[in-house]
Amino acid sequence: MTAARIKEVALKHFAKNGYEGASLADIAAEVGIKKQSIYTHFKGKDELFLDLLDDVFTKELQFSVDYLDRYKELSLDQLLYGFLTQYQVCYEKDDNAKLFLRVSFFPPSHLYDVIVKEGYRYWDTLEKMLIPVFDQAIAAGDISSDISSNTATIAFLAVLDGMFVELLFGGTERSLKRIEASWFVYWRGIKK
Amino acid sequence: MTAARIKEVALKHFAKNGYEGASLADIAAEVGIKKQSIYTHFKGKDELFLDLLDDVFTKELQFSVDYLDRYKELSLDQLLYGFLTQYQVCYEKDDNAKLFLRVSFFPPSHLYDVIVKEGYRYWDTLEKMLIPVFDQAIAAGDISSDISSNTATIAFLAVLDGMFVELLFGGTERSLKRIEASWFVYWRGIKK
DNA sequence: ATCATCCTTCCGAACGTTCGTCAGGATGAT
DNA sequence: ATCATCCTGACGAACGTTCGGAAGGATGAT
Repeated sequence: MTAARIKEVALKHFAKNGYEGASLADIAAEVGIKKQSIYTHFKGKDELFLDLLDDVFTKELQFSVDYLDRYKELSLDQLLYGFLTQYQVCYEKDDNAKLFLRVSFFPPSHLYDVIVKEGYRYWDTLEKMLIPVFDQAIAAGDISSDISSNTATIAFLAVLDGMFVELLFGGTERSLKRIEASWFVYWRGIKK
Repeated sequence: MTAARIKEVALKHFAKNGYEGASLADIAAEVGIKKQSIYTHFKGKDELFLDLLDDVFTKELQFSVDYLDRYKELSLDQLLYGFLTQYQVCYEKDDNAKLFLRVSFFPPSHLYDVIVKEGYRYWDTLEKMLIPVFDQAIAAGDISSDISSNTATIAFLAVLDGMFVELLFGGTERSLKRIEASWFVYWRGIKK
């Protein structure tokens, strides 16, 4: 299917150069067709981009849902630390995550509303999934009574973002150091 | 001075739309001149952009240097927490910080090398300034012996990045909540 | 088996617009 | 007279987009 191939290449280009920086001609060239042929499969640049974006957000959310579901019987520290490292391994230099972040932070102006809405959906879902995890840990007496599930969740998402940033900016080795340090301090900060 | 006015407007446009998304015509229009007149003051788009970028990085670094110097006699927790909140207040919706982050994470391809080098300069300087602060606190017995100054610094910069991200993405009220939660956990994580 | 028909896919050519850029001239202050 | 500044005008290149048609496969009737 050519449409799938176009999206595959477009993901790469949008991730690397952003919406404005990516050109249909370049994308088509890498696919091996002319740019006009893209219009056989998509109404235009916007539709290609938004279609792609839907996949990106879905995949990104699916990763978290799957992980938290698969390892829900682990202890809290193993679950959370594993979450960080899994994300780091999976999305190292991954175009999906790169476009996800790029678009979340710096959406193209004329698509701002659509994108921000999808972004909030992602973070809110993630937050709603994490809070019960912490509630359970609090009930089990694993984390300090000074810490609410809300505080623990928000701070954890901040750790996650910090990892993302270093993953994008500094690369693998720097982000590994950051995960190590952040997690060490974070866990020491919430544990009993 | 028109050159200054051009840079002022250009900062806004580059921050909002990125390098590729910002057009000289739009910038000139807002300044109140024709786009060709920009060439009286700058050799081209790249020179304007890089000239601007130098200011941005310098200003960004200067803020940190100034703050840490001015409040160096504060206790560690007051110093660090103040650093976070000061940054948040100063750079809320600030185009300087927005462009700083945008360009650091997603530099235009053809200027990648120049920008990444400046980025590392910033983070390394900040790191080098923070480590002695933590060393001093360790010597004074303010933070746990389980925590090295290196770990504390890296984790703190992660907290800072997490704040940046939420500031850009979620706005003021969300970033305030995040600062509160992150700081609470962070400080509990490193203190004696 | 042949033929007409339809649909999908792709491309050549061109559209109008915007991009960054360059040359040359008008204006006004020093 | 010189200089800086901003202008008009125009440039080639790239952008996203549209249209008409060529190729090929599948379908169904004859």
